[in-house]
Amino acid sequence: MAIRVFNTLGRRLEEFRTLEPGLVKMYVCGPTVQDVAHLGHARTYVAFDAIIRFLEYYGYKVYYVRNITDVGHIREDTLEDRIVEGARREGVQPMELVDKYMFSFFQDMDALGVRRPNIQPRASMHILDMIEMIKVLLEKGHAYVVDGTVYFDVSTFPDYGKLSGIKPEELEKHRIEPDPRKRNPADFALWKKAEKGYLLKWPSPWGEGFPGWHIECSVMSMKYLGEQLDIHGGGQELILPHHENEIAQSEAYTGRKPFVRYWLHTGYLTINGEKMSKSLGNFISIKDALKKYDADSIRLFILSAHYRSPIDYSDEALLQATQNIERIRGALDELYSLIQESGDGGGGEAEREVMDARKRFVEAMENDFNTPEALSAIYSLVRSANNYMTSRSRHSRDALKMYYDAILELSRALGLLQDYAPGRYRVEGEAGRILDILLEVRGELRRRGIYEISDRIRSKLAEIGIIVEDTRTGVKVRFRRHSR
RNA sequence: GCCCGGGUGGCCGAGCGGUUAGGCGGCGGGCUGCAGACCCGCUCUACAGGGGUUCAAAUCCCCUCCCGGGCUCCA
Repeated sequence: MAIRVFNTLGRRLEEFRTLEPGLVKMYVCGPTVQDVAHLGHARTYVAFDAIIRFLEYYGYKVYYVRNITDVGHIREDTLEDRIVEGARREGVQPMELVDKYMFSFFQDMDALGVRRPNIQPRASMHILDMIEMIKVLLEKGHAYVVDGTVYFDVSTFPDYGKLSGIKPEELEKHRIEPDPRKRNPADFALWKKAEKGYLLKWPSPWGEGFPGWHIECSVMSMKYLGEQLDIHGGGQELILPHHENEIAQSEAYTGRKPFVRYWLHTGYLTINGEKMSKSLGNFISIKDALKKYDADSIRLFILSAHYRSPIDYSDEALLQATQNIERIRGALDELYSLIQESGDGGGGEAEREVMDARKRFVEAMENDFNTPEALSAIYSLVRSANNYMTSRSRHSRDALKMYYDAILELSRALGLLQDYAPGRYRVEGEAGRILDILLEVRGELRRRGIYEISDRIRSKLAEIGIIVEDTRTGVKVRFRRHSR
């Protein structure tokens, strides 16, 4: 079997084959660092993170580049760079704003357990490369200059529209009046002339200005990955115009097709059924979400839907994800403590169940990274393990270990439970020692049958988010992160 | 207006021509001092509506309705 991926280019499932055996060259469009990252970013980057982790689990080496857009992303309505706009909003220098939100983004990605890219190139550090590429496009007749601004000439690229399915003439419908000096309404800026006093600008053969938005991704992906890439990803909203334009300028520049073998796009995230936007007041940052739910809950929520499907963020959905991740953790905890006191014996049933689950997991992921299906393989393993533990009085260490290892292995192949460490509970410092004393006293009360007081301790602790459970292998403590 | 996606049982969410998805919830039972966790069983006559193709359709075709998105900044 092999991996099959849904390629936006052609809109069909294709067998995944890399340019170089064993190596995946991958580029995902990063954020424009103008503000704090939101759940939409989380959705896209976590989804791609699971894909990357699975590819690595599958045996590929993945060379991953994700850019930082810190210049050139212009609003078509106000014709203003979003970085400049944000800088004015906060009363700081543009590059001050960029630093602030770029590092904030890095923090968020780390907090979500997203594997760091091999390179995170910044647009502003590649201006010279962009100028070189634009020069070549002009030489080859694919671009023209109008008063200090350079446009890509779409009419010289017959393939224009192959990704999004749009025809250049369909782009004639505009809500915003295009520059009348453009030859074709679909033509897009490679370089833009800067007005006097503009903060983000660089010298160029066409005068002072700044790059268009799309050119950065062509330049940076080709610089670090070569003229052809295996995977290029991003959110669905980038298909047109961003990725369409990237294809046009890249293939016109190199003369090689395809620029990208597989285009992958993630679906949207809505909040309680509505599109997330600042104007609707339902904008949720990654930092805010992490205050309420832990990273594994958020990741499980995202992976519970296929990466191309739309997902809706709601407290109910996150609560369900939290329950599910706790179910997996609970089984691991239980397995771990039983392993310590179990005897010899073969794997038995466990061996076959683990093999089955692993097979189902891999097949699900091979099928366009079907994470919901892959998760169900993990759940069935959890159920089998729990069943094994509750249905008999003696356990084989081998069987327990097989379950334990497989559950953790498959979870981590999706990036789940990266920080998981078995153990009853861990509370740092004095609070932890006080909790120990409290639980010891409670245990003694229970032994003496003074349940009224032992139960009161339990319910009081529950009120502050410490869940105490009495299991066959001892007292178990869980913590409830989310506020109710 | 044009172009993409979608509409699956109480909820979330796979499946995309014939075999149980899975999870959550609910009900019953087991375990437990109780609770929780966990296990077992059950539950829900599922596939937006209407036509058609087929031996067979949630899955393919046509029409209609509804939702989201792109053509404008967005992951």
